[in-house]
Amino acid sequence: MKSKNEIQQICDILRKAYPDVKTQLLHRNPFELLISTILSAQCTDRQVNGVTPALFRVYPTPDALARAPIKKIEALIRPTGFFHNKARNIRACAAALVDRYGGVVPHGIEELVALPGVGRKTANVVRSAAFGQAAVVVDTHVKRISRRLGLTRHEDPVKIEFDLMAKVPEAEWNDLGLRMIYFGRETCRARKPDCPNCPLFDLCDYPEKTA
DNA sequence: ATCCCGAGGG
DNA sequence: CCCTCTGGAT
Repeated sequence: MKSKNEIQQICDILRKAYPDVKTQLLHRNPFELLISTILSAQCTDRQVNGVTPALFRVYPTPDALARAPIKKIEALIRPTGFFHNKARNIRACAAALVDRYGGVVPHGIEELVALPGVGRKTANVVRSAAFGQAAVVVDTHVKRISRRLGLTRHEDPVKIEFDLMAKVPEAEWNDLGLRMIYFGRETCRARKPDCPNCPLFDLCDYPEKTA
């Protein structure tokens, strides 16, 4: 396991590598961030960024999206994959925003997770990136990295989330998950981790790491 | 040809 | 727990 000092070093190195992860997201309004986060499941940023400008031009508000024909939504988001599920989910999500919250994205984890298409990962991205709340985002990148680094032994994402909150200083929570996601895509990849170029190599417990 | 890996549903 | 949904990367 990791000492307090090692954990702080990990946070510092990740901050240096990904200084502005959140500012890229903060300029978006919460509705757009929520919908684009739902769309980002299982696909690259490029795929999502390719469809969201047109999507939000045509359907700029929860009310507009809630009334959209499902086929129109599907046509707009097709390149992101799983487009049947995602189209149904984002429309139902928009409708729930209108019905339950007057078209305003709620701040609470319980309210967010209760929205169609929104799980804990998406909810925590919105909480941390749109509302600046202290939340640790845990997706499979974070899970994999946390286990490789030796920050947790858990497998369950919720246990990992609480484990990280217990070990990492609260000031770091908000950016940690987002930074790990970028780090996980570029360096600490699932299939072929780029250990030779990894800034965390010396702090990592991953047994199969390659020099 | 197989893996990626979020959310919902069985 | 298990499976399914899609396009892209490898």
